[in-house]
Amino acid sequence: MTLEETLKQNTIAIFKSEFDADISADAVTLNITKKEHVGDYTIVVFPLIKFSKKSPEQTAEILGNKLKENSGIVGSFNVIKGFLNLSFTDAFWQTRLKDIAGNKNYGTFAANKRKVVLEYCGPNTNKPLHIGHLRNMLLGFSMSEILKANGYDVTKVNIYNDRGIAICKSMVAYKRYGKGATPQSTGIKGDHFVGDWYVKFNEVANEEIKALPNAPADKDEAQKATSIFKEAHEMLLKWEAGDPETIRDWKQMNDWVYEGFNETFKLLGVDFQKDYHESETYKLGKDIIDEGLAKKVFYKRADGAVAVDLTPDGLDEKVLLRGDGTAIYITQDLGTAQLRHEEFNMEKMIYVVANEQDYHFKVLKLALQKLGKKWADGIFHLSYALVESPTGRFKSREGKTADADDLISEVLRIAEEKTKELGKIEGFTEDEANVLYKTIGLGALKYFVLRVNPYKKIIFNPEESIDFHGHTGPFIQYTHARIRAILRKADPANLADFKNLETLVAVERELIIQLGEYENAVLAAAEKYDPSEVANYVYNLARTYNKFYHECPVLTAATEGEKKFRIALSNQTGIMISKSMKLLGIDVPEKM
RNA sequence: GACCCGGUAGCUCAGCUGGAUAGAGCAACAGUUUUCUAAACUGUCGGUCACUGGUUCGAAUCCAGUCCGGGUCACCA
Repeated sequence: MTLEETLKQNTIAIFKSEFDADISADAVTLNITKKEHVGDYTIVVFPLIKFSKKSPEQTAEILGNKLKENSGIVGSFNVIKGFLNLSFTDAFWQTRLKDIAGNKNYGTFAANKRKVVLEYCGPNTNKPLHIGHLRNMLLGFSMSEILKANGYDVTKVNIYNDRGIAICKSMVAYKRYGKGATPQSTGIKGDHFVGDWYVKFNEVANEEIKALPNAPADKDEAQKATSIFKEAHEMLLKWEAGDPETIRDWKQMNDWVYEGFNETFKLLGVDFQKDYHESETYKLGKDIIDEGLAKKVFYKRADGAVAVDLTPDGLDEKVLLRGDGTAIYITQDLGTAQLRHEEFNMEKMIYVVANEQDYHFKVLKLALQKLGKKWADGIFHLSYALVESPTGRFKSREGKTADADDLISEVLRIAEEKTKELGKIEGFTEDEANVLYKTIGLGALKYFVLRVNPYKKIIFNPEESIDFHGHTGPFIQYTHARIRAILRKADPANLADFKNLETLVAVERELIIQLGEYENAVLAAAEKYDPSEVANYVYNLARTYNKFYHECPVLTAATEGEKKFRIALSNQTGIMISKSMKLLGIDVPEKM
């Protein structure tokens, strides 16, 4: 039972015995006491006076006395208006630290056998990953770690949009102008190589449009009139017909892209247990359409398209299958969801996809629910807002700042530069130094993205955003390195062993309170699908530790007892920082 | 036009299932190192929580309306 639960249970029991009132745990408002008041935790009694039928002060007074008598952990209390400030005994806090330190699995909840499939990344194979994918991947990976810590059985999957006109555009440009070049021969990373041919396609098409006698004003329409587009379209038809040569070229193109993607995945530390390819799933979903028609949930319109009426749900009529019987985006997503249900029988199906697609996922979930599929209740769209530059949305054609690989190498470069500036790599081998640059650079980048609530847009200024001071990843990493530096000099056998001290310093108590909040952060992050809960938690923990570090000497503490206690406290803080950061997919260094 | 999501300090963000005097970081300014790592710590400066009204003992938080920004309302993905 957590500390909060203990207090709430006690309060419920006291209300029963003292006021003969049945209150729920939700009615008990429990906060950490604001630092300008004396106390550790505060119960707000205003909501409880209707049960006690006494004034706020009287109610708080009675509750405080009884908690002190019964709970065994409340040392003293004070009442200010309707606020009951509880102080726990220093002995209690030290026991609490021992409990936490003694439990290797503290903050990791037992496996609950509940299956989750988490889809993230979802790139197109005709261009490299951009900053949006970066937010997506970091969120997806972190969310998976958080769910695992909550006991879920998580399977991470990726879906590649590997077919359609876009990849054909790259293929045509390559066939026309590539002269047999390869990523190997040019030294260009595979996904960039293919992306460059996509750019080339657009350049050629634009040239053609300029020469067109009466080009349509609409850009897309104009492009369709070009010979290079017609070539790409023909290629798409050949692909769909299964033409061997086209399929072979297409595979080659995609393989180059996957090589490139895999490099980035590896560098970022993200992974997938299963890949889906649209080329294999795009025909799925027809069965569901038939099922919907049979159940009369879907209907065939006069023009032959199959649709579902979602107006009762506040949405619109939505077409699910083209009039010519071919699939669209939603068709295959319906099919893929069904497929995954059959494969995994999961309880939750999480899609990490940008908020542009909020409407799409509402339709997906509703349509499946209307078919009576109970498992569709477990569909959750983890919607996140776009990453924007200070001047607005990043456009792939405006400069290279939005490219994920460029961004990563830039942040690694900065990490190297700053680390050298500070002279922090004395005694490091070259390999160790490179690992450190990576740890710090990626730490800065990942933390920058994950500390923000997913549904809020991120304003990213390439020049200024990635910082290493203050509320940042490196600050937290640095705190860890400091702790490790102390522990290297301490007796490694007894890191968690100490005898209770008479009294604690305020910041020591505060630190133990925060160590005890880890579980809450892990729970909240899963419940809200929000890694920033963990990011903000670990920042506060690191901040408190740095305060402690300045106020309280550890190795040179006044007494041996104090020293042992502070070593244990430092050790546990280091563990919680490391665990928290791991939930964010961020490594912490031993030295920096 | 309808619907969805945002709007909190100069900037980037917490707080939002209602609770005490709205918190951090950056930036600016002033300090702290013969002591375990100064990527740190301490202090100062900085607020009409977009606006108006309502609900209540109490509103940044809930409700209604307005304004601003973004997104969606495709037989594109």
